[in-house]
Parts: sequence; C-alpha cells; structure tokens
Amino acid sequence: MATSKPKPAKADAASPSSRVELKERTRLRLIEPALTLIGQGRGYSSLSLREITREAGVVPAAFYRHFRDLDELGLALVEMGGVTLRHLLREARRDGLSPTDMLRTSVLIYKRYVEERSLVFRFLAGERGGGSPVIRQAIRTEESHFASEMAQDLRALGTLPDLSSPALHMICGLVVTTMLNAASDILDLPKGRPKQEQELVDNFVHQFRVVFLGARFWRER
Amino acid sequence: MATSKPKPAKADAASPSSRVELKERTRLRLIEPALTLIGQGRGYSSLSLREITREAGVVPAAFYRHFRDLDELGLALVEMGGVTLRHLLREARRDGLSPTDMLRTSVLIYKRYVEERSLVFRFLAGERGGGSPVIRQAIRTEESHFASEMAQDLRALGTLPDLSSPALHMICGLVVTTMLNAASDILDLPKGRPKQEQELVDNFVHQFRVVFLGARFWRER
DNA sequence: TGTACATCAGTGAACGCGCGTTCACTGATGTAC
DNA sequence: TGTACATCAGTGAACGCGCGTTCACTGATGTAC
Repeated sequence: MATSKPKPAKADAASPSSRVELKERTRLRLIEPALTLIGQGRGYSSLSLREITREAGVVPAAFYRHFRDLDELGLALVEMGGVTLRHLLREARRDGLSPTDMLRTSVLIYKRYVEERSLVFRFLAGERGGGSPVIRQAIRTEESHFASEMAQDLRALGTLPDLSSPALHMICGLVVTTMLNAASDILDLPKGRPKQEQELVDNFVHQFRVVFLGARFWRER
Repeated sequence: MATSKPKPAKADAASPSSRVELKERTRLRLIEPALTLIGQGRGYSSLSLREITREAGVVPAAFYRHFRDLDELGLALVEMGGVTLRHLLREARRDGLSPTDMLRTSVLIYKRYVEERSLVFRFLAGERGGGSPVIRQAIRTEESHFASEMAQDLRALGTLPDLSSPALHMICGLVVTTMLNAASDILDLPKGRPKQEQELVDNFVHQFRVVFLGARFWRER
C-alpha cells in the first residue's frame, strides 16, 4: 500500500501553484507519511529519512529543503500535536458541558476525538515517554501549556472555585497525563470488542471522577 | 566509553564455568548494554543488534544463541521491569508505612528507587506508550499485575476499607500510571537543580494526595 | 506585454557505512562406557 | 580414572541491502527593466 513511485511533485492537483504554496504542500507531504508510519505501530525514532521521502513520492535529497534532520520533522509533529490539543479545548469550550453526566460525556467526546486523529495521538503518546530527548521535552512543554489552558477554562467556568491557581494547575496536570495515557489505551483497543471498549471507558470515567472528587475536597496547606 | 573489543567471552572472571552458567552470563551481557544504551536517551526500537553485541563484546551471530530477534530481548527487559516493580512493592510492604506524612515518604522512597534503577525505569517509561506493539502490550500486562498486587496490599493494610475490589483496582491503576509518568519526569531532572527537584516532588505528592482524597470519598454507584 | 536573468524546489547518481542474517568452523564442556 | 564421541556457545567471514548525505543539475516560478 502507498507504494507510489517518485513522480514529479508538482503533477499532483489542479495547481494553485506559487512557489511558496508548492513548497508548503511538499512539506505537508513529508509530515503526513511520517504520521502514517507511526500509525502503523512504528516508533518515530525507528523511521528513516528515505522511508519517509519514499512514501512522500519525493527524492531523498529533497528532504533537506524542508528539514535539517529527522528531529526537526519530529518537532513539526509536536507542533501539530499542540495544535490538536488546543483545538480540543476550543471545542470543549464551545460545546459547554451539559451538567448531567458531564464527565462521561466528556470522556466519550475525547475518545472520538482521539480516534479521529489517531495518528497525532499515537505520536504524542509514543514519544512523550521515550524517544529523542529534544522531542520528549517539546511534548512536555505542549502538555504543560495544555494544562494551563485547561486550568484557565475551569476557572472561567467557576468549577472548583476554592482552589488556588497552583493547585488547579497541579490537578489539570494530573488530568492531562491521565488523558494521554488513556489515549494510548484507546488506540490499542481491538476493533469490534464493545465489551472491552465499555470497560475502558468506564475505567477512564471513574478515574476522572476520583480526581475531581479529590479536587473538590482539596484544602490548601 | 565501553568500547571494548570483542574478546573471548570466557576470559571474564574466575570461572565458575559450567556451560549453563556461562550461557546465562552471556545472556545478561546482552541485556545489560541494551539497557545502558536506552539510559543514554536512545529509544529501544532504535537500537541495533550489532550495536548491542558490540557493547557486549560478542560477535553479532552469537546473539541468536540467546534471542530470536530484538523483540525477544525486549520482552526479557520487560520481564526485568516486572521483577523490579514487584521488588518495589515487597520493600514497601516490609518497611510498612509510617503514619505521619506517609505519602511524602513514599514518594521520596520511590524517587530514590527510580534513580537507583534508572535504566529499567527509562525503558518502561519509554516503551509503554510507543515502541513495538508486542512490547507495549507486555508492559501493560506488568502494570496491571502491579496494580493488582498494590490493591491486595492496600486491602491487607486496611486502607480504604469501604471500597469494592474493582474500585480499589481502578484507583491503583490511576496510581500506577501516575507513578510511571513521574518516573519519566524524575529521570529527566537536570542534576544539581534542587529547587526544580523539590517542585517535582511536591507536585507528585499533591497529585497522590488528590487521588487518595478522591478515593476516600468515593462511593459506589 | 516581452525579454533576460535570478531563484530555488526537486532530481538523480554516487559515496561509504552499518545493518541483519547465513554459514561452516572451533574448541571447551559434558557424557557414555 | 581414561578415552572416544556429542553437544553447542561463540567465531569470523561473507552476502546483499537500505541508510544519510553530497553534489552538480534542471526547469518552472519569480523579478527587474
């Protein structure tokens, strides 16, 4: 599958052309197969430059017009992951939260979100613990930003009004790591096993409930 | 460092010999450099067979006397990780828990434990999210066992006596993922930054406190 | 609008290198008698 | 205890292969006049 031979990169779509647009498009054509390969269960650090350019339908040397090396492409993937996370928060903000069974609803929304963007989440979940130190660090930074934004949102919503900002941030950190952990589990779910799926969602919901329960009773020291 | 040339494997220590012992020793000599390389910030899936045998001071072909391929060696590392986790629980059980500031004490003990066995924890933290599916699955199984044992121990200690067994297991699962997450953070701590170290420990302690607070107020549905 | 020149994304060939795996081998350990 | 044979962990050489990187190149897009 996806074994297209290197063809001229331009002969792709009804060209809106312009050198800049063309270059940007090739850049994306390099990022995409990297994600695809990760989605097939490969660790990012085991990908090769040639493999990526081959999938992209571009000559290996062309890679260097866009990235200095694989680490730099990895950072682009992290950036993409960051965008995905921010987008998730924005959606959650827009939808508001139905007060009944809010946690379960959120979990289900999150699950669908992860499944629809499985490649990015596979990358984040896979590289955030292992992988190259520079990429790991970058992912952690994104996570921290995500936790901060989440804290702001909870503040704005008046959830947990008694918590200090540091405490709120700490709790959001816990939520974020739990979320990303769950992402990994969600992606490894075997298809067509609704029972197992149900169990995982329940477990996830319960864990969140514990965390928010703890947060409600948290007292500053 | 560690660039020893391939020498005859036997000429190592005052030989207790015996074919079986000798083979076992070489097996360990293959596992060890794999861990060392991981400790240097390399993902397991980026290691090569030749690299490992080179560090082990053994010819590449010798690898096949011990493992079918790199995945099989990876599973041996997982096994080692499992042993390490079980050992941690055994120690915790033996030491009991001083009732005052129990959580903080546990966290500090855990931190030291992780630092002293940094290689194994680096491996577990690194491969449990990404890496080869078979290894990821194996680590998850170990985690689950670990959570079960922890649940049993808490039961035996009479902690959280009102929780049902499934609920207790769910909470231990949350604790375990938080622990392994923290392991990754602990290992990435820059040396000689006591302030940052202190912050991380505090954060970790607080997160645990939230979880156990939530557990105390948990009511079955 | 037309022409002459500059830019630069992508090409294709070449390089030296480390890789995983195979194979027949050696020689110490183990076993049968 | 001694001898003859079996076992098998580790050797060393060889293989074909994909790798990252370099280089001079081509030809379409962009710019100056």
